[in-house]
Amino acid sequence: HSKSVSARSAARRVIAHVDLDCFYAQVEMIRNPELRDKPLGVQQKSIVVTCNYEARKLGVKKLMSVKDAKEKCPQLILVNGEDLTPYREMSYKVTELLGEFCPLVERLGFDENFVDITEIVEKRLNQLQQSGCSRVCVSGHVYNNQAINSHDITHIRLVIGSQIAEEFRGAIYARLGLTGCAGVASNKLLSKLVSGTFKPNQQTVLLPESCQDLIRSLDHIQKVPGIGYKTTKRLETLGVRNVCDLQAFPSAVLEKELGVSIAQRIQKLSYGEDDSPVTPTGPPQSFSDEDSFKKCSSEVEVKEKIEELLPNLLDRIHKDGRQPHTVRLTIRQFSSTDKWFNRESRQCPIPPHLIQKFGKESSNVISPLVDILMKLFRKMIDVDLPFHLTLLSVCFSNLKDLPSSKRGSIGFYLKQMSPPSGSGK
DNA sequence: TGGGGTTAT
DNA sequence: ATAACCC
Repeated sequence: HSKSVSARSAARRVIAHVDLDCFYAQVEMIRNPELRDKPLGVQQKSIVVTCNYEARKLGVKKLMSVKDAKEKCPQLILVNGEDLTPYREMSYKVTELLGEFCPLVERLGFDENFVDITEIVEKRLNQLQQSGCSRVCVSGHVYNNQAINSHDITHIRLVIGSQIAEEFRGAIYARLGLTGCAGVASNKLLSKLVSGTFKPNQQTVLLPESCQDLIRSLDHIQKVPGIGYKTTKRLETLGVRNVCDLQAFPSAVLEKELGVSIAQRIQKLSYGEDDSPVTPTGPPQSFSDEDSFKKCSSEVEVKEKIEELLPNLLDRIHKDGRQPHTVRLTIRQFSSTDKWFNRESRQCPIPPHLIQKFGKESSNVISPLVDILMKLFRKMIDVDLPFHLTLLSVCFSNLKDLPSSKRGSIGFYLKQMSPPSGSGK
């Protein structure tokens, strides 16, 4: 069945990218509808991480400092968004909803999902052909306002994709009350780029003839998803500033500078080519909780911070139903220059006798875990010397399903219903 | 400059 | 364990 798709149509895919509008702010407006028509920002520490469109009209931007935001917009209402629980829960509801349409759903952060809708499109195309219907209407915008050629099967498939994307957005709004954008194109890269072209609560389909216009419209290479900060810096050294520069740059030189793998991948990206599959995300690979602060400089404080982080984490793990087999402690040490990026971590296996206790309620797994984490801490920091931390993070990973023989009741039916994390089906 | 996540080396 | 990427 799926064989006929790839054989007949040269494996051309239809990919939808769904991107919720200012996600944290939307969740907060649902939690407290009084905030709905007021300028609202979500604050973490001294940063407004995102804000609603009322606030944006008044000049507030994402990742603005609270100080600047209040100056720009004194009426700005701020809610604290340091506990991600409500966002994480809503985020998984969106992914699960998309999963009802199609099994190939890949999460990107909390507010974006890729969906490979090739098969759904193919099914509808067959239905259309059998019913002898030759008219199909696009939903939403067409990038560049390009005309649709109704004799071009590639156009028709993307147009059907736009209708499916409309249904996605409709379902997300009807069932969860969230608005968002969508982009439809022939691969993940292009679907993501095109989803942002009309911005709140709209959608756009990209036809192949406009691909070069889209990718070349990016004024800087760091706007290409997959080309990050480091690669951009190295490319700038080579005189590569925009997408056209990268397209034209000699492959051999690029490969020597960045390695064959990265060079070939990013040069393909510069042409809008991306053959990476939509990989179903499934349940999370790790659970972590972190806190940043101005200063933490004694062992006692470290222990207190860790004890604050653990209960929330253990609760999430318990609800997930799987057992972690690895624990990791991450720290960030103060450094005046380069505040970003100097993180170190140590990890270790969780002793089997502790793993057993994870599923059970009211068993004291906390104190032995604190002991393990403090040992990891001492592997990084000589506690006899002065130290100055600005972040602590605890991460549980290497999650394994418990054997079905002794699966507790909780994990069982959370998985049937709506796990915040379980792929379930 | 948050509080998360993922994959590659 | 770290480095890179994503939000």
